[in-house]
Amino acid sequence: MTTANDHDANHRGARPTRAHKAIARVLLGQIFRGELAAGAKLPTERAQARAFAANRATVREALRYLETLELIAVRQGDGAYVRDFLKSGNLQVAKEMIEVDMDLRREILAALLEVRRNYLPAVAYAAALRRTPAQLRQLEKAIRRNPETTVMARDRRVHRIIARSSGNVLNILLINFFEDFFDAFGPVYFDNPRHRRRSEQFHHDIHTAIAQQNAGQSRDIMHEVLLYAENALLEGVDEHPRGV
Amino acid sequence: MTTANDHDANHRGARPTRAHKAIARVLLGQIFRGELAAGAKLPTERAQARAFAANRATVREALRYLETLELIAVRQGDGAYVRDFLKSGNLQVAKEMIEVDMDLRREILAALLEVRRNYLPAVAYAAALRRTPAQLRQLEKAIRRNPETTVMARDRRVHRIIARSSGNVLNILLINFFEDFFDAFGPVYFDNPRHRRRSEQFHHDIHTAIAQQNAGQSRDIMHEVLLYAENALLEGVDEHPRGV
DNA sequence: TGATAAAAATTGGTCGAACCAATAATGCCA
DNA sequence: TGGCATTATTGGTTCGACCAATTTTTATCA
Repeated sequence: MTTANDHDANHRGARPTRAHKAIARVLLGQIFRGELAAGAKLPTERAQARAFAANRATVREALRYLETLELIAVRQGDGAYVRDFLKSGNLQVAKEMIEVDMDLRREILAALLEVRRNYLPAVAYAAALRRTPAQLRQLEKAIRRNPETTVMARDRRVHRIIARSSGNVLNILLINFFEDFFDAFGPVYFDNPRHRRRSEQFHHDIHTAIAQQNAGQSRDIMHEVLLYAENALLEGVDEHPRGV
Repeated sequence: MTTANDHDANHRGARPTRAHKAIARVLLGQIFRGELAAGAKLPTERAQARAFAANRATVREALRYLETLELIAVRQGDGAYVRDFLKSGNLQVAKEMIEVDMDLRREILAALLEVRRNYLPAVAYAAALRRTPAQLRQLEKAIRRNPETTVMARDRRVHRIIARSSGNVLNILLINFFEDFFDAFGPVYFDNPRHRRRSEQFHHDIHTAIAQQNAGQSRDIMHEVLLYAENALLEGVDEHPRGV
């Protein structure tokens, strides 16, 4: 795809994304910025192929993606319509929002951290009650100081094991979602030795609580560390408004 | 697409889905059942096109979908590999699990209800603190008894307004996710007049608490009704194990 | 005139074959 | 044996055509 819309792909390293991905990005931007309002009808696939100087099959792959995000509704013989993404979009769109519009970066990060703080304590609570002996051993192993692994890697693993221990599949899928952001924002946080120490403290404490199956304490420990990280990260992002 | 794999599309009304959707469904089933284990390499697109008696472009649209769910990783020049969906899958896969394997229906419903119960109270808490006067008026209007609307429709709207009032975009997107299940399981619940009354009670109570900006009470009211609905629904599903 | 049905135009869905681009496998040479 | 150019494999994209559902237009008749 070589088109006049290339300037829309102004994101990060901006490796020459696959064409269908690039097209999707342009459409996402138009939707998020309201240029394509809810209810609006997209141009025909043929017209879009012309506009993007791409093949119809390529355009279709992009549309398929928007459809998966539940941002558009496609009807054979009719056309594709923009949906109200605040009424139908799925979680994945939050990720796209950040990629497409860096200005939303801080807002979404703040929203994400709040969700984490509100939710993960309940997961820790359930994990303390339901964890199996095997899962406890996994946790022990995961928090062990080890020159081979970084604190960040261990932290990631701890959260995952806790989610698994909660015995709820959705918790695991939710963690997957969080981890995508973790990759982007984690390094900022774990660069600071003070935060690394705080994490190791957390690992120790939550392990103890889960070992004793002390659900209330697990919940509180989780809540505390998330609150700490939330404050730290929001300050950190303000200092580096454009990230790494 | 006319293929020997048609029997894999043994779900619900089984309307002759679009071909790429049907292919995706087959692959999803193989992944969920472990026939395609994590790390396994999918056949080449050309081979799959042959196997499904479909065109390669059609297969590609299916693969694009699995890629969006983060269930496979595709590399040009190499191939497509199955990822561990418990480590990478996004929330959307929960929906697919239900569609593909009805046996998971109850398990996922239970997981979903637990997430709701653990999470929405915090949303109600934030909503009570942050709601604007306009949002309060919307809530008032939404809970008004009205022969034109069903209790279920009103309930849906109440939850959405609360999520919006919380001032967190992710809460809204999370509600979108819940609502997809709402369509499937809501009718079972709201068929019961007792449950309908319970909902109207909830609407009244939560409105009062949010009007007074009593966050703690909002949280508790929300928690109570979710607990009630959770028990009711899990019983209801056991009675109608295959749904409507 | 107006409702209704048939026909045409529009648009997404699928197909086939070809070529480009990135990766992996092969084999040659130093 | 190790490194590197060559070849084969595989996903990415393109072109052009036809199928299928929907909408719009036209024709028809009561």
